[in-house]
Amino acid sequence: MKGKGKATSFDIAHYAGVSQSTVSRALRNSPLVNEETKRRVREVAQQLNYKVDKNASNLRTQQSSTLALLLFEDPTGDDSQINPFFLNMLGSITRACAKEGYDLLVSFQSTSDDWRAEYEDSHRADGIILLGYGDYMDYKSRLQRLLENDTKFVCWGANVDGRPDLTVRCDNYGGGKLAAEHLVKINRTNAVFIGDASDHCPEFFDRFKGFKDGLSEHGIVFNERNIANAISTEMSGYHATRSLIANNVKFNALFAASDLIAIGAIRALQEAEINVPHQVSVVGFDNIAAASYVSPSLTTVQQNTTLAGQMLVANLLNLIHGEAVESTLLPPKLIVRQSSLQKIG
Amino acid sequence: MKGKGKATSFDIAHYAGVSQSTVSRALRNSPLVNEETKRRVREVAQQLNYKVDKNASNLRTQQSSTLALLLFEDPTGDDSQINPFFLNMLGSITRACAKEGYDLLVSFQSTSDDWRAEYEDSHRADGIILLGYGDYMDYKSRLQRLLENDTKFVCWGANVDGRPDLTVRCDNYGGGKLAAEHLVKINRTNAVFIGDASDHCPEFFDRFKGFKDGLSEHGIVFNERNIANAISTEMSGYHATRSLIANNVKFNALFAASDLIAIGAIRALQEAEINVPHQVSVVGFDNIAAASYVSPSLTTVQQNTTLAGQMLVANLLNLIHGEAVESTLLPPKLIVRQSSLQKIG
DNA sequence: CTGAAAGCGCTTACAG
DNA sequence: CTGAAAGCGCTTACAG
Repeated sequence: MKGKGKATSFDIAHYAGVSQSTVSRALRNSPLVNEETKRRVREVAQQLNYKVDKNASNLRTQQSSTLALLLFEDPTGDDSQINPFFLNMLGSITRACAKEGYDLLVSFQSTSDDWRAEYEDSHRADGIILLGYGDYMDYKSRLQRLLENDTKFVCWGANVDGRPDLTVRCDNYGGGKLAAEHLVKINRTNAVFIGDASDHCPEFFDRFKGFKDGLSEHGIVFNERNIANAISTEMSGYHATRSLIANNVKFNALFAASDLIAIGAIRALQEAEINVPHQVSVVGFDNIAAASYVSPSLTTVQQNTTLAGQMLVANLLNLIHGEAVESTLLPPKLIVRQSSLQKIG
Repeated sequence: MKGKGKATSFDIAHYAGVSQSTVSRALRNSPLVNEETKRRVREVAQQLNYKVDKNASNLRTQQSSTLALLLFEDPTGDDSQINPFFLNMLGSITRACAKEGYDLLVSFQSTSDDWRAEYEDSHRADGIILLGYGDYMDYKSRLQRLLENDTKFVCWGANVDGRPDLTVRCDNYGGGKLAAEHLVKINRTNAVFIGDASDHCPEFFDRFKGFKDGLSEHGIVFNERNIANAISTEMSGYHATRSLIANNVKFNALFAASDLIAIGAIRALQEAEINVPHQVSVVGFDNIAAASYVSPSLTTVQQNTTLAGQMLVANLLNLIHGEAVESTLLPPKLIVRQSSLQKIG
């Protein structure tokens, strides 16, 4: 049935009694080929377990049918603990690629590395999807370089200067507002913010700005001193909250820039015997799986990772095919759970 | 500096004043090439931002420098909620591949699909890593088929009949024993098991058997009726535990086949106002990130995903290179947290 | 140490 | 509708 090496289109041609060119056409479903011929070719191909050699066809057509996913990690992160939010994104991107008939090459890169790998990937893939966390300032210059090299890419979250069409992101500002409005509604407005409210982390900054504006629309002024810096880990959220408590800051609401931070914050509050939600209402951001597991379960602003993955892939493919791509903003959604519950009134 | 299309080895040859063959040799660091010539070639290559075309070199050498990762998912699972344990594995496999200079192609596949995709992947990659959850019985025949096709692959967890060298797994039996010994030590031996104790899920079954034997070595007989079936989700663990409570089963210890199950179990217990750990000690399996976030934090048997990823990749590469591969069993490790605490005595 | 040439397995004008 | 032929960009015997 099958020789030592893999079957080639010449083998199929031989058994089907046609030329190799016809085999190639038949398998690509060219309208030029007679239906009956196609049928015969396909049958033989299946019997010989033949599959088109991707390297050969890619070389010939000068494309790869492959997208690359580059995950930038914060170098401080533990080796095996990747932010679950990005892992979810990875899942949905993988699915979206498969649906479009593209392979997905995955690589991780520390933000401190030189950016050689991106460039290499640009030769193996038709385009790149960038998922980054960590400091945006490090990140920014590399985006610029990718642009100069005319590489096709789309970014999650981060803005590419002058090219908003290359970004897919959640409406972080709007999400921050949702959080604020929720807290206003349950009458918890003496709030603190845990996260990074600076240019170094534009996503967190937008969440913060939306939050602040959301409060101010209801006449509540956010006290800028009520910010504690944190990166997106449980540990960091824990320590930031502890320091707030240690500094004797008083508050009845806590908005965390991410769920991981919020989960760490709840731990710090509970350790200090501050009851959540009775004394402090906590709202996170992302809606990772753990948000519903922790106790009290976490009220949070959901980012739709399934849709995000689809949009990232769709936009990148449009870009590759030279079609117009628009800036994509995904709507966030408030998920109310127990960490913010309070009887109204 | 750079023309429209990408630079080829002929361009480098032109600028470096050597033949294209020499460029190829120099870039592959062949000992045949003069050091000075190498230096010059490399310099030009870098200036032109040249990278070897993978499709061409793979086609020529008849290999791909690519491994494929196939994630089998239980079709019941929610679209975007992949078991975090496997996501961690994915992370470590990606890193291990990168370290060995291999690319990683990732694909997901529902266990209910026909297995066409595996086979296709076998044409694009030098080998396949299989990560599966869901029902092993569905899974088994496909492994057999891969074997028949002489595909190079390694499996996480699942046994390949007659080829133990193709499996990398955690010592699930030993892990179950660790759980039992811990509960014996804290004097909590009236235990229930939540998970699937059947051939359909050999990993869970091994955990169960180790657990049972661990108890019996201390003269404690596990009551076989104290098993509640569950698949590896929080929901399933929750429902299984609820039914146990509803059936009025009395117990002071609970061993869950996975952390997700354990987390669901804790929720069910807390809902029924059964205190963890004071009335029931809970032990999970995996040590996913959430295990340390939930409250009480979860005592669990850790699987070393970093090592697992490395071994999976290392074994697969050995297999591809025709070297001897041994069956690999990774040692589990007990992580004691608050869900099982009890004053001894 | 270096170069000229063959060939990996396809796709696609070109010619019928 | 079909076939013969060129060529994608490499790697590697072969010859010097």
